[in-house]
Amino acid sequence: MYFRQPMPLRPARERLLDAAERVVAESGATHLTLDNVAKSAGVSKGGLLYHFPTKEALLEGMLTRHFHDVDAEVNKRLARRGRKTSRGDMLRERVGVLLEMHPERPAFGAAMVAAAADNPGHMAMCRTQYRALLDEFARLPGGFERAALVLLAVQGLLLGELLHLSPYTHEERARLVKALQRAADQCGGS
Amino acid sequence: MYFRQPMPLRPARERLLDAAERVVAESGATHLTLDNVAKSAGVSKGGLLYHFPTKEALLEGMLTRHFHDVDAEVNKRLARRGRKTSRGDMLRERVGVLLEMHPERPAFGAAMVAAAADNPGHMAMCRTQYRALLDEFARLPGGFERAALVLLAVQGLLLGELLHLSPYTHEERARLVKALQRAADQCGGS
DNA sequence: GTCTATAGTCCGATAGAC
DNA sequence: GTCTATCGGACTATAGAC
Repeated sequence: MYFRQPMPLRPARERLLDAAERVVAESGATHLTLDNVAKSAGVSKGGLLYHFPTKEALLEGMLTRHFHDVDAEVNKRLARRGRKTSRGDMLRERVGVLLEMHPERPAFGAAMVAAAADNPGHMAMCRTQYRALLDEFARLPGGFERAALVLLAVQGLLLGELLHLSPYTHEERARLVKALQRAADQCGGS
Repeated sequence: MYFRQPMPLRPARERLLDAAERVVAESGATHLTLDNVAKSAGVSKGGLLYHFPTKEALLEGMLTRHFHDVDAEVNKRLARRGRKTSRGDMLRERVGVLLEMHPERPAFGAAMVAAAADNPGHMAMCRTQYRALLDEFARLPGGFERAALVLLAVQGLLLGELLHLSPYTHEERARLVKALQRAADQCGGS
């Protein structure tokens, strides 16, 4: 136990998924190739194919980790607050997670862009997840439209950044994030 | 003159651009290949390469036509109304064009998804265009945030549909479009 | 202006050494 | 569990007939 090698900072599988997101965010979904991912992760192609035997498996791994990470972070924030969580809390924290993760992890969300580019069939899983949230938040006092519009704007900001379409300065982005969080709160209180 | 062949319904160049958008929207940006576009347009690969000598040229053609079509449609609607056009009219009509074009032309906007997937460098042109609109609409009575949030939600709906991420029914979409058009109007009137 | 044929490159995936 | 080497196929692009 004492002289065991230090763990690699991040397991190879995670490093590969990080690299895949990075390639998509920096170079575009067309350049998500096994060679590029392996190179970007500092792993050989054979090493990649041990963890993800096909490109499909890599894409599924990206999507699965994305949704898992979002849910885990939302739940972490909800738990941290203690008390029983209302529907309004759930919307507020989720909006917060989606908007705050991107700056510190610029490739956040790249899994969906990559999946949509490679095989639209994969997006059924995303739509289902999205729909469940929508049905939940539609029951807030603000109703369906208010919640849906907030989610649409959050999605617009995120996808815009992933596609290098976003023209906002850091200051403007911060203002928009605050405005969206306020709007999310108002969905709960009317 | 009398027995001349009927014009093809649409010139080959337009058919090729239509086909390119269709491929991206239906199969994903990864499948935007010269072969697929030529096949989908009913043209040979050599025919495609006469109009667009490289894939880059095809992508630029897609982007150029997209922005031209949007501006042309906005200006057509503004002109139809006669009177001098205010900034508020411009926002309202643009939101209307972006939201109403998609249902009747499902691949509308695919040019941007394709460009972002293939070469993020192309997106500088899109950001510039976006920024110019933003600066214009920020001067509305509602201010920067109101206008930006409306544009973000519009973008979220459009990109969501292009990426097959949108879980909304036709009825729900219609409600959201109406709500967004109302919100756009309120940017002008405060 | 549109076609076929093909050159040269890059892709996903397999096989097998270590 | 990670590596190298390599196959067959798909890709972009060129050359040249019609």
